[in-house]
Amino acid sequence: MSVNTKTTQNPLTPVAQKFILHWGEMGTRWGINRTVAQIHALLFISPHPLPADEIAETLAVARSNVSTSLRELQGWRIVRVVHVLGDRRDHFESIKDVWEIFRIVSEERKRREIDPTLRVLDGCVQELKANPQGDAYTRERLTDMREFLTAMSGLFDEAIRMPAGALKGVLKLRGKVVTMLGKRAG
Amino acid sequence: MSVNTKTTQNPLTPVAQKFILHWGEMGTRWGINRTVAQIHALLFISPHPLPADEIAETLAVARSNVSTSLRELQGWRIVRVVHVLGDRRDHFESIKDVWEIFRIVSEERKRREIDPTLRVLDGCVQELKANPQGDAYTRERLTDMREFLTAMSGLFDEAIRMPAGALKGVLKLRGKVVTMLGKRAG
DNA sequence: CGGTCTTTATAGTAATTTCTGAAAAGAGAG
DNA sequence: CTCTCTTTTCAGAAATTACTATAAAGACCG
Repeated sequence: MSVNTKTTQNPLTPVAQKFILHWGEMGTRWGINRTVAQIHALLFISPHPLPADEIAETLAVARSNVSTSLRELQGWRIVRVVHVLGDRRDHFESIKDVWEIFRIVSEERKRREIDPTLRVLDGCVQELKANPQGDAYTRERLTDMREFLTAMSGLFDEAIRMPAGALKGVLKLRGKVVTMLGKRAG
Repeated sequence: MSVNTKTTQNPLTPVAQKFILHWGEMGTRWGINRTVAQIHALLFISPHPLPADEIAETLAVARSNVSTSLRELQGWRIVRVVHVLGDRRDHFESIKDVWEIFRIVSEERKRREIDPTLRVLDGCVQELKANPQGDAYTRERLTDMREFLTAMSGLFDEAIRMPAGALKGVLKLRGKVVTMLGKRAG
């Protein structure tokens, strides 16, 4: 039998609250549901994996809402289930390495948004090539956009393939590196 | 007196339609209002600046909605007003250089979202330093996150300062460059 | 099995966001 | 100043998105 007091009271510290609320707002600005982002923030700063009911209680949202949101976070691959001895409930933890989170979310957004957009652009450019309906201009613009997104896509691919440690190294070097390259390329 | 036929019929080609609709969807995924994104797409592929009524008619949305959306696009600094001889109406055009659009939007998102988040994180870390409420762990996580966003912020600053041509050069070189740096830093 | 604990699905409700129509405000032209 | 054309504002309507409560499903134990 379990010896856990299933209903751990866990009120947020003012700092935790501030961070979680802000993170929720930022989520909405980037197309992420507020509650989803808040749960992620909570798990990110939590030293232990948390069960869904505790998350619901802490953030004052319905248990079912937490369930759905956790599923979404798992879809983004930045939260996973773990189990705790003597407790039947699922517990959830976030990836803790910010560089790794960035890497994974980048990969996911590329897959979900950039790649499909490239496919649409390819389709558009093809169609315009096949029967130029008089809009050479549109074709030029769409080709530019495709070129841009292809470059971005390649950049993401590179970043995605790197281990988080290397990514961190590269991005923190940027001052010197990018400036230097900028001079070379400009 | 103007000789313009103020109500130019301008139905979208299938390709234009496909692109505009997709761009609208992508907008919503990144926290941009669908109509705002559609208007941007329309202006982006339009060879001429367009007046608000024509945009409204083409996209089948209310004139007032177009007005608001154009204002927002101007807020993002990727659309501007121009005037056409013999026409009292404002006409609008998008920046056409995709690299420049990227540069400007990056700058704006940094200013609106990353910088404020850094301020919040600074505040949080300060408070935790002042009175460590037992959560050394939270402090560690927030410090990591701050470090990450600071690096990103710096990266954006570099990109923002570059002329679009240089930015294009740097990003298209990425294959070799990033790989090389990755090896060095990893 | 039956019983208990937990998670998931979903239909309806609530909240938020987006959009519209109408009216006000602004901007020349004469 | 007045008339006309254009843009902006804004209150309410519509649409979408998010959330909750409840019920069903799943998992484990004895």
